[in-house]
Parts: sequence; structure tokens; C-alpha cells
Amino acid sequence: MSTADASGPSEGAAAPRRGVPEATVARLPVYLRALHALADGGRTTVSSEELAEEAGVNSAKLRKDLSHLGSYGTRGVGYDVSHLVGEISRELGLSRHFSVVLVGVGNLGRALAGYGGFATRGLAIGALLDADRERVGEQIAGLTVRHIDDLPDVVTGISIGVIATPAAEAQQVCDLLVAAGVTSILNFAPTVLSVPGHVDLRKVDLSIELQILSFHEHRKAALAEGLLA
Amino acid sequence: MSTADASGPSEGAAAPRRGVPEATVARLPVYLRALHALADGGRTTVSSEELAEEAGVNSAKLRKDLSHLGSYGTRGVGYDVSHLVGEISRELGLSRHFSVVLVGVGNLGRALAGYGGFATRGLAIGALLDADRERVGEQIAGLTVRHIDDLPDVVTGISIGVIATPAAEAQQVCDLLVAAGVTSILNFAPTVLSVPGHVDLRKVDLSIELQILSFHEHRKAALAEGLLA
DNA sequence: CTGACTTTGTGCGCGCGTTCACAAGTGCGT
DNA sequence: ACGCACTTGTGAACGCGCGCACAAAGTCAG
Repeated sequence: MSTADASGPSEGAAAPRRGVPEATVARLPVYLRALHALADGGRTTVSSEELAEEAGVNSAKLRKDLSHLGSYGTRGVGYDVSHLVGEISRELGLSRHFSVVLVGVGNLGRALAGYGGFATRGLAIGALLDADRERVGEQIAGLTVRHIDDLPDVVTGISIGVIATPAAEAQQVCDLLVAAGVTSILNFAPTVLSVPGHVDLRKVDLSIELQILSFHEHRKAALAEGLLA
Repeated sequence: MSTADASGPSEGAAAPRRGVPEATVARLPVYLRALHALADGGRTTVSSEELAEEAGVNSAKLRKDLSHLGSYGTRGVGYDVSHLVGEISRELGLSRHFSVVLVGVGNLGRALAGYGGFATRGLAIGALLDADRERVGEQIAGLTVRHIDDLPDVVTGISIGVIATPAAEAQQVCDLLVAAGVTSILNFAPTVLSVPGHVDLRKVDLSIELQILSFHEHRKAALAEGLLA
């Protein structure tokens, strides 16, 4: 369960239940977005082929993914758009309307707070925190920034935390969140965090993504030079 | 090669050469960061066990990863920190000092431009573009924002593009980048982009990450309720 | 020089995820 | 009522990546 990477099961001991594969879970939000777009366009049903195209995946994969959360399609017809939206939302827990606490209101934090995609469906930022007294009291996206010292009071009933602080403070903030009862953390700080086993941790590292692209460019360039020689 | 997800090989036809696994490439930047930290701390050698701990991975995995880019360790001793930094940097193409063009200077774009992690080692933003005339001319992180119409002139010699625009404009911007010769794209807009086969595409989707955490919270909660019942 | 200790590099088995290909189910036209 | 066209759901094969466990290789003390 702990230290789950942006792409990896994690898993400790307990978990099975109805076992939806981690890889599938990671794609459900994409399907959901595509379905919303279709619904807004007035569509009521959609075939796996079409939806797969829209989501940028293989149609067989899509069907297998959906089959993991029950069979909600009709052979010969396809899937009912609004019904599928409901089922995926339920599976993702979006119908529970979890709140999120965001720590660190720098440029990235502001971007996240203002990010339409968050509030769009089911998830909403419930609190903003920062260590800088200058920022406390500021209004962002309809919320008032509070001081990090208020963290224990603020996170009552909130189980998801987002860390958008500098790397140096990330582990400390992480520990505070865990101590306050947060059990899922999304880390944007460029550091490896350690958390207790019962806490889910995901990371998004902007510079790593770029370095991976750099690698591919490097490889392409080396290949091209090799061909020239 | 096209439509590579944040976690998946991609692959079209050509590629082998010396074949470093995609999963390994994704971890190299993490090792690199840990190594820099060790070097700054004055360390000259490090064992796989130690470095693995620092990077949050299994030590066997670390050794296998490093073995993919040649054997640079000394049995009984460990790895030479600075030498390893050089080798990983070379493998990632960071010694080529690629420049990056960033399109979209909203909150997210600003965050990216100011992100220390970028410039840190080998990669630097070479140009900022935006469609909003209000923002053109503005100075951000030492660069002047230019208009998107200048894209063809600006990206000369730049092969990596970052898209931080709203979803609606992303595909259009993507096409412009590709037309201008960019062959690697990092997309932050919440949309599925399509690119020609020779272009590498990675995406970072903030809301998807949160929805995945929501799923895990949902599952934990359901499990707890199940135990109570 | 020898032997004990440390650490790397890797062969092997296992499980997950992807994909193909097809059987089974559904609606529509005649 | 019947068959045809369409689409789902899944069995099976394949390949990748992970982690264990160990042999090879090097260091250091005496």
C-alpha cells in the first residue's frame, strides 16, 4: 500500500475484495472524461470501439477494463453513456465527494487550486494551507489560505492531501498530514517521501517527465547520427 | 512511439539499439537526484543498498537498472558517485542540454517556468509562448513571453515542447509544435492528444491522479464499513 | 599470499497487463 | 419467425518487469 509510484500496484497484504487492477483504475478517469464529453454532445450510447478511440486506447482493453466493474454493456448496441458515467463515478468513489487539502500555495499550488479539472466531478479542494504568513488570509479560488499550524483543525474529515511545497519541507508536511489522519497523499515535490504502510502515496514529478523525453530525444538523435555515419 | 502514456513503453517499429527498458529510464532521474544529493553531501562512493534506500526502490532493481547502461560499479565497494552522475546524465541525454519550449503561461505554465527542478541539470526552458496578447512581453524566469504566432521562428533547433494550455487549445498547439519540427511533447492539458508516429508524447494529468487516490480512499472506506457490518 | 568479508551483476521463476481472436448475446430488417 | 449484422465479454498466449538468491569479483587485514 505504501510508496505507490505513479505507475505500480503497491499492495501490501490486504486488498482483494473485487480486485480492480491498478492499471484499469488509472484509465477509468480517462474514460470518464470521454464519456462526459460524449454526454455533453448529446450522445446516449457508445460502442467500445468509439470510446476507445476517444480515450486513446485499444478497444479490447477498454472492454476488459469495464468488465472488471461489472457488465454494463449491451451486445449489438454498446454502452449507455449516462449509466456508464454513474458506474465509473461510483467505482472511483467520486459519488462520495471527497474533499482535498492542498498544502503549499506557490505557483504550482495556485495552478492546482484553479484547475478546473479538480472540481469538475466529485472532487473539490476543501482547504488551502501555507507556511508563509504573507499568504495566509489570501483568497484563492473562493477559499481562504490558512496557516500550516492550523492543519490539525482544518483536515478534520479530510482524508486526501496534496503536497505542493518545496522539496525541503515536503517530508515534514507529509508527516503532519499523516498524523492528522490523512490516508492518501499526492506529492508534487521533487523528493522521495516515506509514509506508514496504511497510507497511499502517489507522486507527480514534472522534471522527471521532461528527463524521460530528453532520453528519447537523445536516443533518436544518436540513432540518426548512427545512420548518417 | 506515439501516444505514450505516463507509464507504458509505446514503441512502434524501430527502437532496439542498446535497449534500456522504459521502466528503467523512468527511474534514472530519481537515481540522478539522489546522487546529486549525496555528492552535495560530500560522498564519493555509495552502495546499491544505500542508493536504493535513498531512491525508494529495491536494491536488486537498482543494480539491474544500472547494469543496463554498462557496469560502472566496483564489487566490494559500490559505485563512484560522480562517475555515476556522469553516466546517467549521458544516458538521459542531459549532456546535450536540450532546450524546451513552453506553451501556455497561465498559473501552471508559470509554475513550470519557475520550477527549479527543470534548469537544475541539463534541461532549460528556451522559450515561452502564449496566445494571450496581454501576456506577451511579460518577463518570467528571465525569459520574455512571445506570441504563439511566432512559434515557427522560436522553436528552431528545439525538439521538446511542453503544453500547458487549456484543453480546448491543446490539440491545435500540439499540431503547430509538430509542424515546427518538435518530436517530443509533454502534455499537461486534460485531453487525449494525437500525434504522428515519430513523435513521443507523454502526459501528466493532475485530476487523474487525484481520482486514483479517490478510488483508493473509496476502497478503504468500503472495506472498513464491510468490517463493521 | 591467503582467507574472510563485502558488494556487484544476473539467471530464473512468477505475476501482471496487453492483445488477439472468437464465441455468445442482441437488435433489426424482411 | 428467422437470419444477418453488430458488439460485447473473455479464454489463451505472449512479453515485460520485479524480486529472490547466488555466483563472480574485488577489497582488506594479517
